[in-house]
Amino acid sequence: MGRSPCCAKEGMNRGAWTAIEDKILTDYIKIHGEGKWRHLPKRAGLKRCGKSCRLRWLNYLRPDIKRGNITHDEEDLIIRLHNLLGNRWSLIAGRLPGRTDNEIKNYWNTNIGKKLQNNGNSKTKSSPTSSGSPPSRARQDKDMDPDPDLEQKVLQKTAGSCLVRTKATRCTKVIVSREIQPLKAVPSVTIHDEDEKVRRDHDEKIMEAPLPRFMDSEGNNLNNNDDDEENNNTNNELDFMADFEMDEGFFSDLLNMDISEPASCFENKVVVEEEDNTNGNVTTSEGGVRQQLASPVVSNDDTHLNNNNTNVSEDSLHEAEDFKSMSALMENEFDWL
DNA sequence: AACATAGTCAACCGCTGCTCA
DNA sequence: GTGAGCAGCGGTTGACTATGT
Repeated sequence: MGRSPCCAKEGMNRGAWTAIEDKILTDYIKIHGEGKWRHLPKRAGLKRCGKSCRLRWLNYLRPDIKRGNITHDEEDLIIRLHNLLGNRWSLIAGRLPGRTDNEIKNYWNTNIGKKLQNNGNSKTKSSPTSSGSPPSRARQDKDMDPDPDLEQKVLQKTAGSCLVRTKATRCTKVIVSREIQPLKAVPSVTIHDEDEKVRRDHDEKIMEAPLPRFMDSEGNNLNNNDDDEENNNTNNELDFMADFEMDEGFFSDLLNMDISEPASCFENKVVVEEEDNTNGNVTTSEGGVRQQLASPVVSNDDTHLNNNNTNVSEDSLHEAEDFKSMSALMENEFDWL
């Protein structure tokens, strides 16, 4: 397409994939799994470069790809995530199950971004249709303009934007305790932008941190991962939200949540510590990132996060401080998720 | 009907960062 | 410490399609 091929080899197919190529690739990956993209074409008998195979699989052939239009809720989430993450399409896609980074990127560029641009122009121009340019197409009206208030939504959600730059991780598994109980208010801490590098480090650390682990009232780890299952079969796992089914209903509920008090999202016995799977012991993670997210053992125990308790240990105070950082993040950004 | 224009989206490119020897 | 190999990411392109004139 106008550029020199990335894998400049004679006889390589380029451009649109054929059904046969799709089938070969799909069959190969079903048998051998993903990865080793460079060697895949040769082994599968495809005249494509590895990159192309990877892209085709990830963006089109993967079985969990979600087809169809972006829903209102997904759009809303995209806007929020973009506000938070910027053009980190893979990150955004990681939080929209079934959607690919390419799809979201295209959607943003052709819909949301454009509308934002138009909104900017509309402040200085009159109606665009009056300028002689053709009106929007019918398909566009049907498919890409599901929310007439989108511009306003975008503007509202991008107000006070604070980008977090991170690496992409899928975030679809969270376990929540059965008994959500109130937590003491955590003082807010503002993240300042004086030093971009420091802020980036901070942001990356937070985003790279593991998802919180949740405990039930007996203190059992409720995280639903394979290791836990293997090592704790007697643990009565909660199916409740074991897997986030991020369908429209989920998004509706999520986005309609009252998140005016973000700290409340960490209410209850939220224990974010790493469990030693070999012996079942819980060990606190080392390193700033994890600690910021994970260190504090937030429980109903008054020894934690009780700033009025003069007997609070130094460690507890430190933990509380760490948790404040998370709280600050949540206060600033929790509305996106 | 034919042409022009604009929108969509799959695919490509080049760069970055990670891993490993 | 460093360089090669590789995977992944974001920006960009262009073929295709829908719509307006």
